[in-house]
Amino acid sequence: MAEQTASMEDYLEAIAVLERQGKVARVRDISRMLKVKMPSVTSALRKLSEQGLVKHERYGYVKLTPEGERVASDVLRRHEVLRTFLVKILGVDPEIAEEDACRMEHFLSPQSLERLSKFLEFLLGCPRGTAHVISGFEFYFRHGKRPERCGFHV
Amino acid sequence: MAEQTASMEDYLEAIAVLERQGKVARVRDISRMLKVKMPSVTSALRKLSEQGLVKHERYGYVKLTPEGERVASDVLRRHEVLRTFLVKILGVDPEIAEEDACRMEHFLSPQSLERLSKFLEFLLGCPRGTAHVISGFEFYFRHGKRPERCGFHV
DNA sequence: TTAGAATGTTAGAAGGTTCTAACAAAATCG
DNA sequence: CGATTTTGTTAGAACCTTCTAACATTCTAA
Repeated sequence: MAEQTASMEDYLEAIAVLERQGKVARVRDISRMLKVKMPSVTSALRKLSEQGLVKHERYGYVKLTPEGERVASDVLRRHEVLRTFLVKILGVDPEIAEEDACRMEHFLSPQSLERLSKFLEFLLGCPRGTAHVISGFEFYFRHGKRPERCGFHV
Repeated sequence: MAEQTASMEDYLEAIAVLERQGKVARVRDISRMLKVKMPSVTSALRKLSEQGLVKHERYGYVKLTPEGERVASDVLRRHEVLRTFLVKILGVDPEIAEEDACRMEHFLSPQSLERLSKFLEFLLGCPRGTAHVISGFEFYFRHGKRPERCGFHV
């Protein structure tokens, strides 16, 4: 399967998001979602069609092929892991986290993705234990020092 | 000050790294560091010169202006924070972390940068406390479960 | 000192992405 | 139905980055 550019990944991702919303993806929708003009979408769809990643009939609907769906899912996973880390661990504003995830998602290696994903699991998955880390960090970020009686500070 | 493209940030960063190594930056050095051909460097330097970010005399040396230095320092900071997070917290292989940092550094917002930076400070700055988080995660990543007697697990 | 090597530049091509302008098809609604 | 709006396409320009080929300058060492 051919490696995609950041731009092509964006188109695949947008189509996948629309499909997940139950909508049928159309040029206009993709154009709005990515904030590009319609001819840019048409042009991208032609390339993705040639690679067998989308089905697109003239003046008609757009659908991911199974292969396109696979690529899009990959991108979405990277997006979600990054966004979740930024919001839930670092406490970044959701809108900013979303934008950052949108741009960084194209450049996260498989290894870093796996580790970051496990890190989230580790920190978010154990209410009584590692949750302290997150609230501890929130305190640290706000007050510039570690909480006094948090279990980390002896 | 004009926003730079990822590519221009790379050139500024490379020059800054060379300068910090005590070397005087030359076209050949930059070209090798960024794995591009020399004409690409010459072309980039012309643009950066026009913006007043570098000084470059024909067939001569390359130097960052104070403004160029400021931009480069910004990029380097993002690079370092990302790299450190990947290596020291997530345990990503140094070479992969370096590559990921190189590519993601152009897309990290100021807010996420500040939070990530503080997060590192929080986790790396307290040997007796938060260090448990890192070793705890390492254990979790390797064995798929939390360590039994680590203070997090009740 | 001077030939050859290394370094640097220019010019122009190529690939990628996006845009505007103009045209074509489809959908909507009076 | 038929006019108007919306949607979609084509063609071609623009911008960005990188490359190759050719030429220019500088360095180096015999």
